[in-house]
Amino acid sequence: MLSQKTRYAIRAMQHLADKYGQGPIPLTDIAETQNIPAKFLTVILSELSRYGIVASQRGKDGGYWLGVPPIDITYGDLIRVMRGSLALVPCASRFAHETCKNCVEEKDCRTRALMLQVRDATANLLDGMRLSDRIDPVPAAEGLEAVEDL
Amino acid sequence: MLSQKTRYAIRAMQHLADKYGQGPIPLTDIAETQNIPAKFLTVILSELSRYGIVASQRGKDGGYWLGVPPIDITYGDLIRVMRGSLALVPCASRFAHETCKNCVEEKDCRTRALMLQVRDATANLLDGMRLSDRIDPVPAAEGLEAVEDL
DNA sequence: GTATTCTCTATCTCAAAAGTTGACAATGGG
DNA sequence: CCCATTGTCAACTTTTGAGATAGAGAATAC
Repeated sequence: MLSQKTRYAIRAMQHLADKYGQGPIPLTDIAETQNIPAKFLTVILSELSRYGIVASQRGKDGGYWLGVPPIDITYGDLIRVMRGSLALVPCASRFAHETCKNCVEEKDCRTRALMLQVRDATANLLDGMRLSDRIDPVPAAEGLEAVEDL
Repeated sequence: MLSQKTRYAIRAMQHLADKYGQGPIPLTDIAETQNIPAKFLTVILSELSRYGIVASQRGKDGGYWLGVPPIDITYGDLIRVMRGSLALVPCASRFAHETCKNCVEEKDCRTRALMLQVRDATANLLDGMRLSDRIDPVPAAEGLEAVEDL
């Protein structure tokens, strides 16, 4: 699962992408329309601006905007920045590899072999989706099937 | 990321799959070879046996074995049982759908639309991989590239 | 009956996630 | 120059859930 912070970051960035080229967007504007605790959002936006994908200006009429055109920011980038990795296990991360604790030898680990495949499939998708993409929300009904017994 | 518990469950099930048809496997056998804290493993195996995918017998020569042939257990099943969902956000789960906290209306949420696609891709992969599959571990070197700057 | 092995509920510990506080710095307008 | 506005940053608190353990109990084999 993505952390709440990562989800906030994604929505904030989508908001900034929607308003790209419209000058600085104040934090409270993002916080209110995106339903994100304002103070917490400052932490998130500061983090993103340290990576250069968000720019900011202080003072009157200040605010935030994308430091990079929306077409150059993929959802894969965003998740990696916030979470460090797209992988489901630390040892299957391409850019933030770590050995898993209490595991078997990595060279013998079948779980890892599987999770590398999952990571690649996920990365293929997310690295092809950009903040500039027009995305049609899916009606809420979809995804509401009954719980399967297994 | 998968929880440690889910990873333990996967390795334990692989272990049982390897020894399928060889009678009850004692917990300590699994715990030792798979490097899983024994007491914690009891919790995991009890949970799995409540779902029927693991069977057990108490007393001398007791132990655990797969309640279902390894070809009938997919990795997707396993992860759903342990974690409830393959999705990256609660609202994108097919079998354990929940609305996300502090989010926008689900029908307007673009993040959800994306994550539904990711869930489907992940499910396609994991539901096609079975405990009976022969899986070749990937040498540890792969996945050790330098960290990208973004 | 005794050693073995699983069962179950309760509990503990601890790190990370989520969120807040408050002092500070830049900017623009009067 | 002063003041309102808006971002910056480090420290801190709170909450949550994961991970792990404890311990009494029940089945089974010998």
